[in-house]
Amino acid sequence: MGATIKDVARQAGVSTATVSRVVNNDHRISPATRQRVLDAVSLLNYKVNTVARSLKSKRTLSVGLIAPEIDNVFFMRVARGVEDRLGEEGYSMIVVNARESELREEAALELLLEKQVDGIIAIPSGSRGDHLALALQARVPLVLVDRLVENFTTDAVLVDNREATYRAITRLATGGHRSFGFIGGQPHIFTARERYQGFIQALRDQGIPPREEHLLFGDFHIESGYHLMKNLMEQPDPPRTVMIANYFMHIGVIRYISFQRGQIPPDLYLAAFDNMEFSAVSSVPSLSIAQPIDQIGRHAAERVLQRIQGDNENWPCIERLPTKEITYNDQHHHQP
Amino acid sequence: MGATIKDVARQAGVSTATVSRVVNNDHRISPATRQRVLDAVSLLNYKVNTVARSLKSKRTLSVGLIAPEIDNVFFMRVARGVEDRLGEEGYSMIVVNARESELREEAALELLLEKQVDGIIAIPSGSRGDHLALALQARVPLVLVDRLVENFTTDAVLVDNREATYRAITRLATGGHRSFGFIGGQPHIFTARERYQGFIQALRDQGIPPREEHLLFGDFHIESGYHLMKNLMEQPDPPRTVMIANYFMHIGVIRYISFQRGQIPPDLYLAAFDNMEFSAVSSVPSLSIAQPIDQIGRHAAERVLQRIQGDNENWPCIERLPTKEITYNDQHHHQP
DNA sequence: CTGAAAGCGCTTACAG
DNA sequence: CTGAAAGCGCTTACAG
Repeated sequence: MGATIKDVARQAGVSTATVSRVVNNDHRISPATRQRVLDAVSLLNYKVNTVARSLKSKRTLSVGLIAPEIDNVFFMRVARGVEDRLGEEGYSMIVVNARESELREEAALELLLEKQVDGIIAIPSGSRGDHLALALQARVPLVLVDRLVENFTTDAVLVDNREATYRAITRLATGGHRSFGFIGGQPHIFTARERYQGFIQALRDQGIPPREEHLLFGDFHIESGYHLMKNLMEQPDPPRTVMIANYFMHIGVIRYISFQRGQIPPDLYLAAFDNMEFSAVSSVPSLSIAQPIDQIGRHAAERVLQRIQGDNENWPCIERLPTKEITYNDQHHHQP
Repeated sequence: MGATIKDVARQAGVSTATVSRVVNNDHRISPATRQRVLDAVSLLNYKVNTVARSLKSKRTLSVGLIAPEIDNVFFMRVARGVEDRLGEEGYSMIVVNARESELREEAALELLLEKQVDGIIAIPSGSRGDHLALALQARVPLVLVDRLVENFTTDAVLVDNREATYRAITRLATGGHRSFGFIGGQPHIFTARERYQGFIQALRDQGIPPREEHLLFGDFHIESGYHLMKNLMEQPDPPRTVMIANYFMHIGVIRYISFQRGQIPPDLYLAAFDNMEFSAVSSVPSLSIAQPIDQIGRHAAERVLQRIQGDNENWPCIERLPTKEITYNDQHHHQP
């Protein structure tokens, strides 16, 4: 079906080398020849076969993106930033879902390496990274996003979860908040751990003793947020300020509040990691720690492109992007 | 760096043909030879180069996915379904963001064709489809998702927006609802049009005259939902039942309600297209029309795989998947 | 400025 | 059961 470079060469009465040069914008080609080739190209509706090109050139202009979940706001914003930046340089993005499994993550890595991707960006599924070394062995640059892993180091782009949480809690404490609860994730998850550490440290430094029964840990999903909030609010002396360590648990909390309106302390205040569409919806005053998600994606792409270019300066580079605190205190402020 | 089939052949003392056969699980290979090859493979850590393989075999085992927006829950769920099903058959997915532009959509299509993808799945960005014919000309199967386009027909997987809306509104009307408002999208968008038609037709058939000032149209984004709901609710005689034509406008509506609680008619009822994480949050009783989004993605993948297999039976096949109505009336029911 | 030719790493019909 | 060889569609040093 598709015309090949040979067909174009025949049609234009030149060699395939010449056609290749025209297609690749080689300068030293006479205008006349160039035009004849171009005519043949459009006559035959020729499109370059990048598979053949890649075999020769050893570059596929494609980058793999591995994530623990792909139907997830955080992930898709990262993906968007990645695709944006890659697209600007003519690269495309192959997305693989590791479904929270290190095993599948490894399989994904192998698949991508067989596909000869020029680079890989991964949001790690687990806390270990031994298997990720595969990429580097194959000399394919690998950039981590959102989480760091044990036993393996490479470039990474993320935020300082600990510091961001620390700052937010400190700010609230100095602003008069004294009774804190925490709805967190499992400690084997990197971000869950960092956020908890920041929280606890802030309380310590502010001289506020954490109360055991106010520190609850779930699984970063909606239901978990709902139930832990229920647990907190049904205690005889519930915390007045609740820090929620991720967006999905935050949704669960908002859900709980929207149903229990009557039984909620009137001075309840929420602080939550991540700022998404729904962070503004809660009718309870709140503070969100916003990650620059698009930027995380773009920076990761930038980094992988740099390494693909062969620039290995200051590898491994762990880049921590700044977060922002967004407050929803006055209802008239967050009308769109 | 990477060992090639030649290296393996040399190491094992066989021809490259034999190595290829072992790697591809050709049956007629003696166990002894097979073992020697396998040993060489693992010794050299050999991985097949699929670029070379594809050049020979004319198949890349990859499918392109083009969408008007990739940081969007609906899209990502489709993508998830697609990736799931493709993965089962050893195919991978290249994602391209058309950013709501037909021009970029066409560029994306060309890019994917140059990459020699075996098939393409697209959520169209615009209402016209002339440029999509490119794929079919190149004999690459193309499956549409969510929307149909003008001037171009091919396989598609979507829901019956008109019918689903019609049924929901009819059900509410026969249940006693009499005062309907509508928050819709622009009529040039396929889904916006179908949903509006279903709504109007249902009112007609129920003998409820639609009131002009209760029919508002926005742009399918959050802010738009907020403002149109504000407009409706500030009218002297606001509608008691509001149908919202997409999820993002629904979020805007929920936001408005959560801030204006006092000024909302106590008998307000919402009906909305799509059922997502937040559909359950509203404290107003509501009905969601749920699309089987994962299934849409899986079916689209299934269809494109079928066409890749060369099975062209009953092309073009427009598959309309069933929707479900989900009601959130009793607060105790939607506790997770 | 242009072409002949080698070669990228595989697969596969053909022959034995 | 195994190998020699052609060829997939390009690019690119080399020569002119």
